[in-house]
Amino acid sequence: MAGKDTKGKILDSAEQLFAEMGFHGVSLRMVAEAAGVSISLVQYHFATKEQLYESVFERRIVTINHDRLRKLDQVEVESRRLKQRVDLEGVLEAFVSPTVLLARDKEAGGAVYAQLLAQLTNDPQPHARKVSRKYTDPIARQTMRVLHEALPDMDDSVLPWCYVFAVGAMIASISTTGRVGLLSEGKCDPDDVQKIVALLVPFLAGGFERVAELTDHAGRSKDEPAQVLNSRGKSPVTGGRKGARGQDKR
Amino acid sequence: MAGKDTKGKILDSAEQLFAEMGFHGVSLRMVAEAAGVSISLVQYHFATKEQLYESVFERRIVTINHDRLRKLDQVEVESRRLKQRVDLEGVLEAFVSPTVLLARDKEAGGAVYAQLLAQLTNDPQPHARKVSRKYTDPIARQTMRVLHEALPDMDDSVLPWCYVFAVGAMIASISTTGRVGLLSEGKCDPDDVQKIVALLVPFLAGGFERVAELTDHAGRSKDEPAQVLNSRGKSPVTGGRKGARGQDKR
DNA sequence: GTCTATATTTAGATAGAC
DNA sequence: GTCTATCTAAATATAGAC
Repeated sequence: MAGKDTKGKILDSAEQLFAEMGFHGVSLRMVAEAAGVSISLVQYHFATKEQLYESVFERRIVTINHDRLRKLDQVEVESRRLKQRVDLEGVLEAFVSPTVLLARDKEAGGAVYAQLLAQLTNDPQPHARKVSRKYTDPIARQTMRVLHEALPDMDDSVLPWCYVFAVGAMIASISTTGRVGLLSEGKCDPDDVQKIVALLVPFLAGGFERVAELTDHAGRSKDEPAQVLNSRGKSPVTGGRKGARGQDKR
Repeated sequence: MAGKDTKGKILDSAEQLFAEMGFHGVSLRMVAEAAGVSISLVQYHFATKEQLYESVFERRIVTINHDRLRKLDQVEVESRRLKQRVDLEGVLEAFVSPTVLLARDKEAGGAVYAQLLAQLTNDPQPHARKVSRKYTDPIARQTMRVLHEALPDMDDSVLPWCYVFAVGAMIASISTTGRVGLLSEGKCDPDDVQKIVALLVPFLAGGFERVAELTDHAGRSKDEPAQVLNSRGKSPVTGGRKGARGQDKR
């Protein structure tokens, strides 16, 4: 009967420790001690360290992925109802807000999960790539599909890059390094989720639209990508840029 | 005389291994074996694992930081010469291109360094925060200072957030997870640095400018931030948004 | 399900020879 | 500067008692 939520306690401890120190930084001993059980019990329930790591993700990700898919659906339904193109900020809000809001939900253990996710995103190791492919790639594909509906002229070779930029920005916004507080000398509160969402959504929208402006050309053949995107010896950005709006007084 | 570049060989091996497996994933034994020396020699030269980790960064970062500062200076000098506001895309290009270009410079070991940097960025552990504070914070402050010259009306509590978004996007663009290739089904080449820069710079510029449009209001008192940025119960983004350009045909 | 005990490997660090 | 040898602690994993 004590076995009721022993697995849950082990997962809690493991999640906390993996988030703080990464996969290799954590030993099963630490997990066992933090959970108040023996090492062998951890191995009894999860067999290996890798499987424990994966289980930690699985528990949280089902909820958050459900949230994200539901919000994405709403955006699509709304656009059909209004017979309008899918709203870019709507998609981006559906993309960022479930994760960002959870990331600072202390009760739900969100801060800890956020840090796990932050590690996962840029980690090339097999244990991390495996989890990423299994749990985050399906959402990524769905999100990109809806983004394509919001920006139908954006090229297939451009949208994935923008998506990657967006994921990177979102992850950075919820990472618990405390850097934004340090760099802003206290003027930015890393825990103000409403502000994060309120800045991140327009930031990303502005980014997507600017790139779309650069690469879409009404009537241009799909087979003839804009020259600015081809690799050349010289940086394609410094020469002949379009959006140098910062120069003139707005 | 054999001691000539033994330190260099050790650093090369350590860099490679730290990039692949992270700080805790690497043992001094692995480093020693990869470098073809004994463990004690590694400890003779670098004393502790943490110091070795720091030395790995130090070697690369002096060059790249010099590059970045020089480019930032150029942007400022150019703006004074033209008696114009600092160019936003110029700052962003100075911000991203040294890192992105190095990140795919195989001869200079850039790919490896890029992965190290990607880990560092979102890692809350002491060994990582220490390196970040020591080597990347000074550049961050300088970059933000010049960004402020490009966007003088952007609030002090907003610009650091946008900077963090930008760092996250850049790091994601050079991370060696291969995800962009996977998600684009081969349509995006993770090694096409020219394209990365050509997309990332306008993406970030569009983001900064969109946020600036939202938060700057000519003549508005600095003490009275725009309401959209205050925390409220409801998402401040979904209601009353400004930039829903995706809706109407452009 | 949960534990103790233990086997085996590997970790970071030091001492001292050359 | 570079090595071998060795120390002590800690890792994962297994066997078997309760």
